[in-house]
Amino acid sequence: MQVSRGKVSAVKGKPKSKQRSGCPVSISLEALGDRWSLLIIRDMMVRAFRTFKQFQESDEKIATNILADRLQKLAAAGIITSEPEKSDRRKVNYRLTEKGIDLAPVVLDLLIWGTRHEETGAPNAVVEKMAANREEVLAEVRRRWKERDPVPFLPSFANVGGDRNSSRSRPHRDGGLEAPANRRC
Amino acid sequence: MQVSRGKVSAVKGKPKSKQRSGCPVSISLEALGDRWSLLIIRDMMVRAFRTFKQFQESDEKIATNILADRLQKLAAAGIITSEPEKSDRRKVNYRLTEKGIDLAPVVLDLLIWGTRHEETGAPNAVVEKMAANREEVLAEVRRRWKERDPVPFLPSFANVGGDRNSSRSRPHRDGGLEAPANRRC
DNA sequence: AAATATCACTTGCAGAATGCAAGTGAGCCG
DNA sequence: CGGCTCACTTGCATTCTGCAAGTGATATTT
Repeated sequence: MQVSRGKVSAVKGKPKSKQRSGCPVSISLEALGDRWSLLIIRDMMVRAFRTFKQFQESDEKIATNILADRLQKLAAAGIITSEPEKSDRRKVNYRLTEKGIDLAPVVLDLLIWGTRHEETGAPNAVVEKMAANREEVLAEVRRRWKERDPVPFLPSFANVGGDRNSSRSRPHRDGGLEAPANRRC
Repeated sequence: MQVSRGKVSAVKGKPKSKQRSGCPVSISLEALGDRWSLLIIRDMMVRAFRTFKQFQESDEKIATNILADRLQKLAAAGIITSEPEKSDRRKVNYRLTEKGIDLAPVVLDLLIWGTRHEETGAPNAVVEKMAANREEVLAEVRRRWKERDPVPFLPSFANVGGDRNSSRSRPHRDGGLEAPANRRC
């Protein structure tokens, strides 16, 4: 599971915590209930990130030791896999498993909730269209995962300085792909 | 927001962390990304818990200082409210706000994901029916919230010792209410 | 080939968060 | 009044987090 690259992390992170209860919500949160795991999954899911460096340079600036720890935990939980890139053996490719891509509804609902109830960098109109076309959006995310589409599904929304929740979207590529909920598929 | 009951908690918990990014998923996780917040919300949402003592005795056995801290943070985030019970002024009633009940899809997604991909105490058949009738389930949860229905929507599923994911459900009350997805409403 | 750069991590350390057990004080109850 | 319940708070040890600075293997450049 872990590419032999010497050394062993000192970060203990989440220990093999003996389940606190059998409740599925609780068990899910044992794997995902922290500040970073779902953000990594978001990056893999909608931004098509694959490598350590990409996650590291993501908008939230996760510390590298925590990132290494979370990637290992997610792999141990069967949510992602890691394998060395053939063309450049310094690189490691991380990919969501089926179990991992099944978290798409969770990420989407957090996206919708955050946009509706907080000041964010995401345009309301775009997100509301996604909410209205939930099933199509989820199908499209899954299709891209299955086909290993390297093109991001959504732009960054980091947008810390600019207008919040503005209704005009800023397409990050001229392909109309950032508002997939528009399309009839 | 906080009932004047003297003293101030020593737990620092999550500080007013300057937003790491404008991404709605990230902002949502700033409020919810920990081991306990969503469990408290689950208890309020599907188990109709109202008081500190109920949360404290919940299956996962949260420490009381952490519980007090999370309740205060959730109130500060506008996800719950707290007000003293009129009939017994020792008690405090916690309730989800509209913003809080809007987290129902997230909790439901975690319930479904956990049940599908982990060994849990929840019966697959019941959860799959809920997944198939998502909108009805969400509507029912919201209706109960609006009407302040004090009857739990689902039983505990803690079930640490027993069979995991068994398909026979154990109704926790003889009302057929634990599988609302069956009903045509 | 040697020097330099890139990539995926580790390490060390300070400060923050967590968990546990033991209070504390206001409010009800007999 | 005395004892009890409820919603917390306190102290302390342990664990986790974040930052800055490595490290070692593999490209890439000169």
